[in-house]
Amino acid sequence: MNAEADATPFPERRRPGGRSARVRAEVLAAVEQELAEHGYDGLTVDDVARRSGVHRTTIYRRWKTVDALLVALLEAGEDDTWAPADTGSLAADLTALNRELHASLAGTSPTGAVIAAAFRAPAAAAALTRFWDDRYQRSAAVVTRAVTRGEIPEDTDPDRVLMAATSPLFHQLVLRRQPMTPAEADRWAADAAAAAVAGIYRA
Amino acid sequence: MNAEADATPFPERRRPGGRSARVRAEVLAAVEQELAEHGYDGLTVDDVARRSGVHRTTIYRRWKTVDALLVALLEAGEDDTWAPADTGSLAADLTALNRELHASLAGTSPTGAVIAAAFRAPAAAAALTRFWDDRYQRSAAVVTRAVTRGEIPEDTDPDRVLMAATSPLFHQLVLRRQPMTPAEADRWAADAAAAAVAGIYRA
DNA sequence: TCCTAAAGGCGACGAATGTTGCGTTAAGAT
DNA sequence: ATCTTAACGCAACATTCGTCGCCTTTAGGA
Repeated sequence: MNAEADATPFPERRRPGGRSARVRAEVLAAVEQELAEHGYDGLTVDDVARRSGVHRTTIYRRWKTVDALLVALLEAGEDDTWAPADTGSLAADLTALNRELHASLAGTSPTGAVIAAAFRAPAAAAALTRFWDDRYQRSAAVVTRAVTRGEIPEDTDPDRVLMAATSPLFHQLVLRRQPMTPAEADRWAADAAAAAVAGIYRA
Repeated sequence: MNAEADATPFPERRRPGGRSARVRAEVLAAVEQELAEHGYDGLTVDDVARRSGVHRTTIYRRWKTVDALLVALLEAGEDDTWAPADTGSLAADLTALNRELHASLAGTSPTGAVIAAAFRAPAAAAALTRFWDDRYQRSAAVVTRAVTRGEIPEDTDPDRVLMAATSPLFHQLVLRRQPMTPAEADRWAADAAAAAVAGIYRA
């Protein structure tokens, strides 16, 4: 989540210039830090204002709610160039996906805190959902490549393969909030690949 | 979630009697109704007090927070006699599990509202986690029965089978908040059973 | 350079949310 | 029947949260 570099300037021709952009960056950086330190429960507009040096009123006017702050932070961190790794085998591709996901969900990094918080704020949850949808769509390439290579049946359903590999990670790390070793994440990738090879996810 | 019948009386020998128990039942019932009507965001102590006829101060003193109200509601609804269906085949057993889970997670019933709310309140989330842990432990019988019948390999890992069947439901219905048809839930059960038969979840 | 208006800063206000002290009610014991 | 005290009701108070009116700053154009 790179809050300093704002990839999306203002669409309207208002005042994209110096102060507004600086205020925006400082506020989002403060949100990220507050989130990492105190979690979602300790995230208050007052604290963000104090840390960023921006007045409360300004934050309320520009973002309205704490939710919206999270949405902005999520959108600022989006990466339009992301693509799944291409290793040459379905199992290895899925393993790479799961390791990346595991690092995001299990880590105590700011990213992890943002993700954890987003599940508790309706608007932020919607933004995060769009993010995951995009990732899944891009990741479908992993399955179609495996089909092209002849690794798995032609009528394999990409969504089910990806879901089989990744949903246990979400379930255990996000919902049940229990730890998971990288080895376990790898195993879910391996299981999904093996099941796909066995033709279990055929349409 | 049956809030009227309180299965857990006070452990200390204080005053388990008439008024306290009645107050508790009325408050929990009010929480359940408020939750079903306005959702978690609209759940406020004041409204619960008005609906239940119990004074705000009393609620604050006995439960402290809105979170604790949810925890109490969850604990009041626990069913110690629950057991997974025993149909005679792994696929059918898993299907029964997934249908029950689907009804709980997808339904607009009070139960569904309580579950949805619990994911946004830390303490309630912990209580709900304990609930699911218990369910998974009981459900492992489904897999061990299949082993006994010779349906699947002896060294099949029950947890992985159950996780494969159920985690896609949580992922889609709770995290991504997207709809799922009962047929899709059935298919995840079928996929997990097929993979188990294929020996994919061997230790 | 000067002008305009959008954006930010400031303090005060109002509403909602919790807290506290004290009087009242009633459960359970004698 | 009477007594004791835990639990509840009540009202006033404190705090936090979000909003509003007004003034100041500054980006961007003439």
